[in-house]
Amino acid sequence: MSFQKIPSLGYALLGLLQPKPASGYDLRKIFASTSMKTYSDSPGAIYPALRRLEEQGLIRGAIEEGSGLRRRQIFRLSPKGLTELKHWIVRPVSREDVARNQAELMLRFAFSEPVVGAAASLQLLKSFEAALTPYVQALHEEAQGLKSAAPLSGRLAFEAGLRGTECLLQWTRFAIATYEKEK
Amino acid sequence: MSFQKIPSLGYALLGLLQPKPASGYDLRKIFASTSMKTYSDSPGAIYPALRRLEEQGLIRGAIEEGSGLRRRQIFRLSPKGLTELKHWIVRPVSREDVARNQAELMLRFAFSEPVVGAAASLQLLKSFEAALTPYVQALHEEAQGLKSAAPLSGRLAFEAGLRGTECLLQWTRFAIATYEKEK
DNA sequence: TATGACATGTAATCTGTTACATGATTAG
DNA sequence: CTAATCATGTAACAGATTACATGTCATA
Repeated sequence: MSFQKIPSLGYALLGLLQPKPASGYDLRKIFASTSMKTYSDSPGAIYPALRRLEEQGLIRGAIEEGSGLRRRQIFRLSPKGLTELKHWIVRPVSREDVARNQAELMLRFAFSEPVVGAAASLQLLKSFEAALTPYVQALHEEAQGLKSAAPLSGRLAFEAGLRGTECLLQWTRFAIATYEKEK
Repeated sequence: MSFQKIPSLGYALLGLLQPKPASGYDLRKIFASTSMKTYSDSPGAIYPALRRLEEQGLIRGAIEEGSGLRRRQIFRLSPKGLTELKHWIVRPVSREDVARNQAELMLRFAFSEPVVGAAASLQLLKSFEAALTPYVQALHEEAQGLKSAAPLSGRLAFEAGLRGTECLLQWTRFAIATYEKEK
């Protein structure tokens, strides 16, 4: 099943449509106004992405009737789309993801609770921690090798990356503690 | 001049070639092995990008003679390329950049010192601080509006973004202090 | 009646991903 | 002799950006 590759934007759309159906325009406004600014709010990205999701049967659009406004197509998640969203969220967390796709990992977690439940959200956090811990270690070691060779601005930039990752690890532990207190 | 738009990868290549000429393969290894993993090490990205830069006159390739190895093309930055790199580094820091292109900003800073000098590196850090301060403020306000409406995982994910940005601001201040101590 | 917000879309172009292809040299 | 590493590339395809095009409705 589902050999289709869905880009990050596609999952962002599925995740946003899960709690509440919305039109393309609604979704654009979310990307434009909230802090999901990493995604493009351009119509040339969103409308074609919605059409692709519809072709794959993951969402369904219905033209809104009644109101005098211009036709407005409201998209809602299909059962198949919900399944796909679940699979994406609980996908194993690779070391690659932690190094390259932190934003996507965070998006998976953000959507997780209503879709897969609090227990699975906690599991996801624990796999973040498991992947981040050795990664921070590796960055520390890389920093040793870099010492004094590179210009100061280069070393500081590396330090920024390291601090950011350590910060993320701390957040992960905080989030785990928060979820464990809930129970 | 220079109406050409150069993607992030192009600048990464220019920045790496500035201190030391290198072949496409050398550059791929840098992307694959060091923590510049945000960039692709795939030949299908790097070789065409190098060719484009060469067509724009920003780098020049020369086939290595002598050694018995297969031909190896060594690229070096041209004067025009150095100018372009300088312009990119000292470009004004917009609020957009801080929200969307943090990685690119950090790359600009990483390359800055040898290219535009320590004083300009410090200036760049100060414009990071100037842009980040109101952005952190805005995120805090957005967090208020979000409170208790969204699921816990969503709120925690937002918190991760906020913490990350605060962490970056702290680093910026630390880096400014480091540069000011140097003088 | 003119402006701006609502609402949707398309076309050209560029870039990156993936997968494949080639060939030389070195180590076992 | 064979595998691995060095080294460079191409071709098909998918997706994003940019810019443009279109049309409705409310309000000033």
